[in-house]
Amino acid sequence: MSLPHVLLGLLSGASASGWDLKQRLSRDPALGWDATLAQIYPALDRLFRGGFASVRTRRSSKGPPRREYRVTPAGLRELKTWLAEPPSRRRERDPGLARLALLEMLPAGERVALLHAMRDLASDALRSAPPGTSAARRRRRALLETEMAWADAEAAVILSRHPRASE
Amino acid sequence: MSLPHVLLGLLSGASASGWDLKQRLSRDPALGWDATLAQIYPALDRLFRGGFASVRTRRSSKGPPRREYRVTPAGLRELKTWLAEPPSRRRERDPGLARLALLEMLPAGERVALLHAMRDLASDALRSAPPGTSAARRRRRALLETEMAWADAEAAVILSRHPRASE
DNA sequence: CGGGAGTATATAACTCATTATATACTTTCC
DNA sequence: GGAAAGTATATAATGAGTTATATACTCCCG
Repeated sequence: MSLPHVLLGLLSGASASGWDLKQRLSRDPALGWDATLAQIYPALDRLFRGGFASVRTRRSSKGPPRREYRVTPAGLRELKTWLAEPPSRRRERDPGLARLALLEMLPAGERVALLHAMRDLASDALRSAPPGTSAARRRRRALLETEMAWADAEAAVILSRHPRASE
Repeated sequence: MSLPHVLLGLLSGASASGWDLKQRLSRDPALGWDATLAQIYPALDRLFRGGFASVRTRRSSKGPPRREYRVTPAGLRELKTWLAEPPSRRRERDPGLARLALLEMLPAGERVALLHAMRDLASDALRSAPPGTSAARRRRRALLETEMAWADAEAAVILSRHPRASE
């Protein structure tokens, strides 16, 4: 149940609308969370009804009226409680990796192709990753670099054992 | 919708029961997927009803009768189709990271504590990680090592700037 | 022989996430 | 003035994942 807390966190700097929050979440993957508007709007409404955020509707110069939320003192308390929780390892789910793990049963050529595709994804993500101005961003870059190095190394091993695998 | 495919993949080597599959999924995080029994049993039943797997009930020497599944030719075709799909980057969600990203607003001491906790989690996971006998396992180890190094480096930076932050 | 631990399957209730769809306001361009 | 694109909020339907609960078979220990 992280979304409401992440929203509180983003709101704690300055007030924002659901639309704004969505922009920030999807533009900075280093934030470690993302959600669709269909999740965000109800979540904001629950924060409001729970007394963790307040709302003000304001006319927008370029669209329908915006509902701008800000954190209440109760919201700030709740946020700090959440921030202080000890971390626990999540279940790591990754469809790409799941495929790779099973791919050992398929021909070398297909494994190499998948590794290249994974490498390219990591490389694209790295190119568009904001520079390392925060711990979270530096972590993301380091992990992406590791992933690229790993994919290259694995592909090289396969190719050295199956010289024709890239055809 | 990866679970059914992952199950087909695990089943493609040898027949197995839902219980067996759960053991394998939770014992090897490098598989990139996990699920609870409450997901696995209905999923296996759907695979069976879709003609992708067959079942045989067998008496067990240490419990109630086991329902052992195996992949059918149609299941194998479906599995191969899935394996050949191009990978796409998932939405990366990580409550621990999300907290860290927001923590920049809190005192240095709390940040260091969270970084230490994250480092310990990675370190524990690494200790209990099976050795790198597959590409997927090597990837997991590399990522965990990167995460440890990152957490150490970040903590060191904070401590050098706030000498009293560890109190 | 009764209870606990481990094995094994199953379903219900619930929460969380995704996809689809609807509405509406503003600016820009034709 | 009408269509398109971007901004903005909202809900319904569906799917995926978690938690809780129930049942049942075997072995072992006291």
